[in-house]
Amino acid sequence: MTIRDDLAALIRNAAEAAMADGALPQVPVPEIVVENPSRPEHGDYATNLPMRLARAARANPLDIAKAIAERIPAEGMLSASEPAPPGFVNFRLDTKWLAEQVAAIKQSGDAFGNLTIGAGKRVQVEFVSANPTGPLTAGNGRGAAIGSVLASVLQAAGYDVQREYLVNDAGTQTEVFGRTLVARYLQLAGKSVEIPADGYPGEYMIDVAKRIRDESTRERADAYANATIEEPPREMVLRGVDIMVEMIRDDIGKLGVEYDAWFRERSLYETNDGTSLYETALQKLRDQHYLVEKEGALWFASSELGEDKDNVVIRSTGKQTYFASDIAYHYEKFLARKFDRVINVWGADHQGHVSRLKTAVQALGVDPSRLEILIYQLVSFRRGEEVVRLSKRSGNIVLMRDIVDEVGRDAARFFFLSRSADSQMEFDLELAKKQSSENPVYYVQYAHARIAGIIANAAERSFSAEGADVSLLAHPAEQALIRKMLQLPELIQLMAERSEPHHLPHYAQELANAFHIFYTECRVLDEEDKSVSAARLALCEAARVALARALSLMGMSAPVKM
RNA sequence: GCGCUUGUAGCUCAGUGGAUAGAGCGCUACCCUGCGGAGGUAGAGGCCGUGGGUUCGAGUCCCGCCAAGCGCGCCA
Repeated sequence: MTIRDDLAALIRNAAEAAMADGALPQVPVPEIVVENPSRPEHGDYATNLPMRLARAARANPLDIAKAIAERIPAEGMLSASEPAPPGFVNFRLDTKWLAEQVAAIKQSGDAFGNLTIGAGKRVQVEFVSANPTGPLTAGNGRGAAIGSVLASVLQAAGYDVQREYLVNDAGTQTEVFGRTLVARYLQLAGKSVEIPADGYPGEYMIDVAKRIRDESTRERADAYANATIEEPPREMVLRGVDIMVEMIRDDIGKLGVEYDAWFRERSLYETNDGTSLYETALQKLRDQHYLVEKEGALWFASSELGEDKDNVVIRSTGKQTYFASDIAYHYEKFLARKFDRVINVWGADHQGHVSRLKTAVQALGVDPSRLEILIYQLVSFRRGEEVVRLSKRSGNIVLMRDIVDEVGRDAARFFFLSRSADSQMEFDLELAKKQSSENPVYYVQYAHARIAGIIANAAERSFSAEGADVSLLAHPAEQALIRKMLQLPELIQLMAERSEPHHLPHYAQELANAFHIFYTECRVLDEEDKSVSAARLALCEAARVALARALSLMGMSAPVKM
């Protein structure tokens, strides 16, 4: 339970008590909104419930506010609950109670901020899932940051989270990849062949071909040397995809991302007990009469379910489309693995696919609200004035690993994360490279290093937070820092509920700022006053816990020295 | 043309229908006899794209318009 939840319960009880007393007419109580007022004189929390009740209750909002405020005693965590015009009830947290939270935060340690709202429900976050046909591009970095941090946040909120990468190893792009691979292989063998016009011209394909050549037995190498571009050997393609997956794993590992599962699209077509997931899923649609044949192809009749058009599932060539794979894949997610909630993190270029997939999921008998597709707008990159075009075909491609090598993992993550998924972001590599003190990453990490420095210094000089009287922490800067720390659990709740991890970097900056102000205003280690020193040292330890947690949720390091 | 997203300070961006719209960077002026100055304080800088509407109350919700990005394939 967060402070906000506790308050909401108090407010609801008070409103109901007022109705029971006859102080207010009996009307339905809407959902309680507890907000953080922007002005400090309005307290720490406020509710607008009186204004929301005014119409139904046919009463003056301020009178309602009085009736509610009277029934919420200023005790425990609250030092005040007061009505305010035009119809708010403002709440103030108690100084002493706040001070006591320092001990609680310290004790929570790595678990600080953890919630139980997820109730152990199983949620899958699938992100990046770029085709295994080349290295990850800089743009994939945004999906990686959003997906991995969202997963961490959900975990903190009490969900049972699985991070997944879908390896598209069964579609048209894989075929193109296979043809390119054969071409490169044959070139290595001295044959004069061209890589296909629609193939992947990158040099990495030569390395993949070399590696396959070098690790092959003579027998197999001979067979490969006689392969044709039209019919790439299955083993060679599979091995090529494996090598690409390894490379992708390395790339994304540079950003500090690890997955729980790498799901192979191909596995949807493997038969188990005589039938594949793909066949089962399509049969289910067929049974519902959602599959229709026309123009020689098989279509999903999504227009019957409100879509503006139907979509092809099996081409007239007999080959399934990516959409068919995706239907089977989501059948697998919901009906085989039985995730309660599935979140797919996609780039804006996949937007057009959202609606029909949700429709398909619905047709499979799954409540589409269990599938959330988080679209992030594309990132544009520039080096100073020069705009960098991103395309797998152009030579001027920026790779994810280049970004990480240039600006560092922590900065890359922080940058990618700090804008809402809905807004386009501009990443100036020039600026990111030369960043020093203007980089907010350092501001936040510096705060952590500073705290660590004080704590180390304290140990050397025999200061201890042991048995500290935290009730001494009444200075406004101390109280502000504690307030800020206590916002982390509520922020985790917000981010988990709305799938908005971008609040974390902003919060981390605010927390760091609160610490820097405290540091400037309050001397921690003072030989003249050991008891205040002990209390402030305890506060530092709590601040370190909170800051380290925020950083670790973002997948960033919490340096002790800089 | 249709769909999705966006438009907030010079720049990059926050902003759960609430009370006087914020941060960082940049700019101006300050603060070091003390624990890490990669810090702190103060200031300038806003018709929240635009026109309507809903509401006690709109940057936030709805509609139109303008502008930008992405998509609209039997690619993924």
